[in-house]
Amino acid sequence: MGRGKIEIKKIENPTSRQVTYSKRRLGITKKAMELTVLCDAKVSLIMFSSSGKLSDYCSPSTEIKDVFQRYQQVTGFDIWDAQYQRMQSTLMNLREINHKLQMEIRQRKGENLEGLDVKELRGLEQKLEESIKIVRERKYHVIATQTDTYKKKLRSTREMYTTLLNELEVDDENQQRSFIAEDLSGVYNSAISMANQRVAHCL
Amino acid sequence: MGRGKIEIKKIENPTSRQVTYSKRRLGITKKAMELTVLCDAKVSLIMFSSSGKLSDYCSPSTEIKDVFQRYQQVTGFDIWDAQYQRMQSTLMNLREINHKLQMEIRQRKGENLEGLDVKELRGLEQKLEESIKIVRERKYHVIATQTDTYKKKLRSTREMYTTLLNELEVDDENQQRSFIAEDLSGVYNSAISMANQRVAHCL
DNA sequence: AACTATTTATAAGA
DNA sequence: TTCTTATAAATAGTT
Repeated sequence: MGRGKIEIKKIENPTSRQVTYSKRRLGITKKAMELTVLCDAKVSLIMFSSSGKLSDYCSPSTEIKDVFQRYQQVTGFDIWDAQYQRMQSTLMNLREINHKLQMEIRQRKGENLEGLDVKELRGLEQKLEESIKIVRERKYHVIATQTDTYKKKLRSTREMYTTLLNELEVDDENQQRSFIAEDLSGVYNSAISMANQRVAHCL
Repeated sequence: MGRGKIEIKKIENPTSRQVTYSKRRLGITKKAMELTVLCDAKVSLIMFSSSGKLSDYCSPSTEIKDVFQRYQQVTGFDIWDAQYQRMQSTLMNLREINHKLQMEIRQRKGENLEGLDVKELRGLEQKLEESIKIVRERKYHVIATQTDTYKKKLRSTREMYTTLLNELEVDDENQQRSFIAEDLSGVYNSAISMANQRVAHCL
């Protein structure tokens, strides 16, 4: 359909190949549209020129995506098989691991013990005893550290108090200073009582 | 291009629509092939008739799959976006759950206690104490059940033994029977000793 | 991008 | 569906 008949083989001249591509690309796209409208069909047309440029047509109210989905359904061929299966197996794996963790936690909580025999129960008991031992040790360590901190604070408060008392004795003439000293005495006593309470509470 | 000019709108007569679809389907496929050969292009053409029948053409040495891949690369549009993202988020979710479970189990094992203060440590200790209490109760329950079972077995063995002895007394003339009785006596004694050992071991 | 001679596709009919 | 054929449409080569 042109000035002369042409043989259907690759056009070697790149320029005329490109020109022909442009013309025929429009032609085929028009055909696709006509097919869509006339025959109420769904058409997806994707073209890459020899230079790699993409052109596409897809029936209105349809997306290439839908066409692909449907194509896969009909052909039974899953493009993403490999990728999909890899993810799927990762998911399954994680689920399994989570399940095992859940079971372990439940056992450690004392739930779900029905299936265990005496030997297993003793094993679990021992594991829990070990854990509790570690937690207790840690607790005592933290308490000791805290107590140390309180002792240091107390010491420094007492030193401050003593210093101030000395200053007052040496330089006892101002009523206002005496007033401050009484005030500090109160602070010191309440600090000691608080610290004692705290330590008692922890043990 | 035919006996008469036609308007490009849906052909209402289903039969002629189908006929036109057949003809034009071949026509467009031929065009696609020509485009492929003449212009060294990659073409993918997928058509669904109004009745849902699939036809497709794809350039030789190419697969629809490759065209899809490339289409995605060029458009930057992921066909499987929704599906993929759903899986991705499920995966993330599972990983998070996994992490939390790991943390919980580590704490219950007595690992990773650095971040906890005294109050939290006491809480953990109490939880572990509760768990160990439940495990112990369960253990005693199982032991009690087992002991019961052993007692029943022993009782039934003893009854059997007694019955056999009586039979022997009433009917004592056969040396072979006496031999069997001695044998059973041994079985009975060893059963008692095994049961005692087992109970002792469990407590 | 246009033009147009010619080929090709296809609508209608069988 | 397939064949035929008149005619519309597409396009090769040219400008």
